[in-house]
Amino acid sequence: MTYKKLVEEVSEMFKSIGIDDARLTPSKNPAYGELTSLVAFDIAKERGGDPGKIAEEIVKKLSEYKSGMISSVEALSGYINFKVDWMRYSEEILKTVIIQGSDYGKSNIGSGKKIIVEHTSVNPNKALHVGHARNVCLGDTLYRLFCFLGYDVTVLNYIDDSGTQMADVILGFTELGYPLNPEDNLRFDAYCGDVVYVEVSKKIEEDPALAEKRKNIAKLIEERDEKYYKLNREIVEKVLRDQLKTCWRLRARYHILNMESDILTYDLWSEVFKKLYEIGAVYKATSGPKAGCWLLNLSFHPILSKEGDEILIKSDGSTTYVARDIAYGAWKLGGTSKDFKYRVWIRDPWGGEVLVTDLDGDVERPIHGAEKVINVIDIRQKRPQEIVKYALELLGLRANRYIHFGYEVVAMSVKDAVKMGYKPEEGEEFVHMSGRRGLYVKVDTLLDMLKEKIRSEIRDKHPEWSVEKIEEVAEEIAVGALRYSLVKTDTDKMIILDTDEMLKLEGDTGPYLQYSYARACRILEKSSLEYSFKSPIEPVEEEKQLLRRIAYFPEVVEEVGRNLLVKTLPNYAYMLASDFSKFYEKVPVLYADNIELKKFRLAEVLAFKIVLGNVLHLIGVPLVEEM
RNA sequence: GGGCCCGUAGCUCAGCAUGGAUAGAGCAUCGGCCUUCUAAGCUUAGAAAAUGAGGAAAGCCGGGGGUCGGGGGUUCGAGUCCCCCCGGGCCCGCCA
Repeated sequence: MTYKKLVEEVSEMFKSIGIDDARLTPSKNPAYGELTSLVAFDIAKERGGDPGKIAEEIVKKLSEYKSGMISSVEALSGYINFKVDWMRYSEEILKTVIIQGSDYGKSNIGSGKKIIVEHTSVNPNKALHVGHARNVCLGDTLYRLFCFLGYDVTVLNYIDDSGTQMADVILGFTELGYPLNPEDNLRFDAYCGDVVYVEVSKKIEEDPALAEKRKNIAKLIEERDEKYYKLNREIVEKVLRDQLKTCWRLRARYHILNMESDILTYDLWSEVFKKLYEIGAVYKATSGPKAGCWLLNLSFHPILSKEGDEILIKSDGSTTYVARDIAYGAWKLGGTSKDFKYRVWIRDPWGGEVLVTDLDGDVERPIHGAEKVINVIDIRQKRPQEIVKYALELLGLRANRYIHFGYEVVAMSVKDAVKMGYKPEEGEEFVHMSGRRGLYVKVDTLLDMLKEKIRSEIRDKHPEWSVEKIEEVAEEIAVGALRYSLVKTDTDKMIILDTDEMLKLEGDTGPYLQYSYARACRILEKSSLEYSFKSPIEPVEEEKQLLRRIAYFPEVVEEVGRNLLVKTLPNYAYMLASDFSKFYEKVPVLYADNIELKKFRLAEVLAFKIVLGNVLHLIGVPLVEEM
């Protein structure tokens, strides 16, 4: 029994008296019971009359159809409140959760359907910063969510291995004398990003001749010049390997790495361009500042048209980012005749194969027929993403499947920026991260800071623990803290990262959730009694609240699957953990008055542990049994 | 100039999509619980015990703290929907 079934049961009661939509919602206050119907207000609006009286009449009729779980129906100023028989309801909830275990909350609404999620897609010339981590954590949560809902999900990571920013670092290696191997044990991705990229960018700004050289290098890479292409590929793969270490550290998984250079060599674009040309969606500018460029005609689009048409092919014949993304998007939606070949490039820590596009690859992995294609890309790319979607629509690809999952960026507190040598303006409240200027907090740096803090806390609490155990748990808590903080905030809101604030691990944080989980584990391991679903007495309010929350979980999961409001999951997890803390404080389990009660409460604790475990799994917060 | 987003307690944010019963958390602050299921531990007074004091939780309870940015409108009912305004942010490149 879940909340959903309770709704079904009450809906049946209403149907038996001729009301199809009873507008049922969870009661706001436990004093009102479990379920509330607002139908009396609807009827009053439709036919006139006093909602209070209408509700009373409905209650009169309903009382003849009492169902098993409902113990009373009452009308109160227009609301129709249903109370449940908690002796039975609690039994049903516990039975359902404990029997289903890690499947509790799963659904089959996605069975047989495919979903593609693209996330991360960080340029392979630097280490990930916290802004990227927001992308990774959101994307990975979507992946986990849709798996949980029964979909067949493929995760893509787009590797832009042929842009200007690659040319920057190549320039550094070939022309400016930066050694290919960093000194002082720097990780290669951090070396490329923190040292080479930042310093080269600075030099290019000062010396226009270098900008010219960079442009030339970019061209050589794109043309697959023997020396430059090879060097580029080598650096890309090296950085990528390191980047993936960070992503894996965050517990994110990938299936396919799409190299942009391969999108070019597979020439997906020319096919797409041909179609756009045939339907008259593109034209070549013959005069004006954009003479010689091919543009996408946006004049029929109500909003996009206001900012003019979009260049797809530059006057030198090369494609723009938007053009390449249209080609990539068409491929994702199954709208290209060609498909990539892959080779197994690496295995992730969980043994999964990670494929990379490869002209001579021996692996095929068709992805066509996806019901949804979700692209996790920060909000600044909203307009280009809308253009891509519009182009896909013009190509007749049912582009409503193409979803830009946008999110606001992560900025730094002025305090943190100043520590990096930034000179703030008067009244400035945050500082945007910038790879080029070296202003950013790397994911690994932040995780290590968190870890250090946690490590010392663990040492105080468990002086007897081995170094390995401390390391392991500290890592899990650090990751939990970061992941939770990055997914709990509304995607429409900027996160201003302040490392001092971040290191506070009390209250509404990942560790709090993990702590609740560990507490439940402690209780359970101290008893070898069987569980009982039946309570010998009416559960107290703290128990009811916990069970109520537990029963609601499947509803939450489905809702997020529908509206993609990811933060609902962490919010739910927090409420659940908070309900458990109150329960823990007020309701003795191991010291319960009698053995039957103890068995029942053990089942409650177990059910809590299962549900919190399930939701933490969805948001990628590691489960910690002891902390 | 055009498009989009944000504005809820001192600070950080839930709640807004699908309008309903007294607007919720966390941090901070003040006060309380307290060895228990997260630990029969520690310091101190005492010869010792009892007891007292201090301190003590990734915990709990309570207090204070709100013109839900402002103004109109729709509605029996608006933090939630509509319009206008104010403040802040982002985007509008032959970069990606």
